[in-house]
Amino acid sequence: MPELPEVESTARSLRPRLVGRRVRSVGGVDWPRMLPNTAEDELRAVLTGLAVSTVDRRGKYLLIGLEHDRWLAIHRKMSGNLLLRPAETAAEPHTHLEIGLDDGWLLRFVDARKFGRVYLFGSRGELDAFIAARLGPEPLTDLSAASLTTLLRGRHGRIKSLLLDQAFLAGVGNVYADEALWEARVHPLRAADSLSSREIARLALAIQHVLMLGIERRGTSFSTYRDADDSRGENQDHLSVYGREGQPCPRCGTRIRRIAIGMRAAHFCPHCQRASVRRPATSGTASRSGTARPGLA
DNA sequence: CCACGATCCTGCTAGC
DNA sequence: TGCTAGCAGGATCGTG
Repeated sequence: MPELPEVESTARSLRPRLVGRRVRSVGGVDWPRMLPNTAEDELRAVLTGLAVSTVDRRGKYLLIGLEHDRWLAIHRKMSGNLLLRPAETAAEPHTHLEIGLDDGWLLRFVDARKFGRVYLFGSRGELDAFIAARLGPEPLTDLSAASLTTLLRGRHGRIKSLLLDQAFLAGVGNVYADEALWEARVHPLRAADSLSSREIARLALAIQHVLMLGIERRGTSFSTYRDADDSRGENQDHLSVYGREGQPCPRCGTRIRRIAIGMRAAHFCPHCQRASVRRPATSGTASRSGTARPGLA
């Protein structure tokens, strides 16, 4: 999916186009499960006639605030896109929601894989409770070596898996986790609480750095990700390890390796990112440390 | 509380 | 060329 930089880019491009616009119509819902806490009828009844007051982001959620303290929280998950289109434009395949605006444009939610979700909240308080229940701190504003040290304390799991846990830290996904670990020279299988203070400091900075670069480049676009105006980002042309298995590490030239961690792929440089310590073996025998499993493909 | 595997969906592609 | 197994940027839930 879109990770923090992609959602931030979308929020920035939508903000000037949405704020001040009034909702004229709501429709096109063909997949009820995408509205976990509401339904098309309620969405229409609540939103129609309201003007958009804010467009923001928290973690990977896009937040749209409207008059009367109504809020939409949109998560695109793996394949969702938010597109702004003239109302007369034919709906693209996999359109699951259309919000018509008073300037003749439509905000469309298009999502081939149907993992994306749209939530409706009746107050900022409800939204905040929802967010608080599932998201950790914002990496760009609330992360430092000190706070990361505290967060990692007592966490025995793999650092890569922890970075993907949104309750631990909001907004980092598979691409930026791999990129940050590479920049910080930390092996993805390292036990989170085994990092030295020096490594923690590097990692905190690296997370912020790769996310900021991602935003500057308006996101990483692979096959499906598009911005609201259908444009692609350019960060995919600047990745150091993600998706670069077998290609040289930009820092030392060693071939990038790809392994499986849980059900996700992890890319790293075996020279720059040393495995060293691994977690204490779980009960069984199964996985050994260092020499990781064969990898996915 | 914590760590981890299974699961939800469809499209694309590598490999046979 | 045609089929299909496997993989995709996410997060939740159940289990141990």
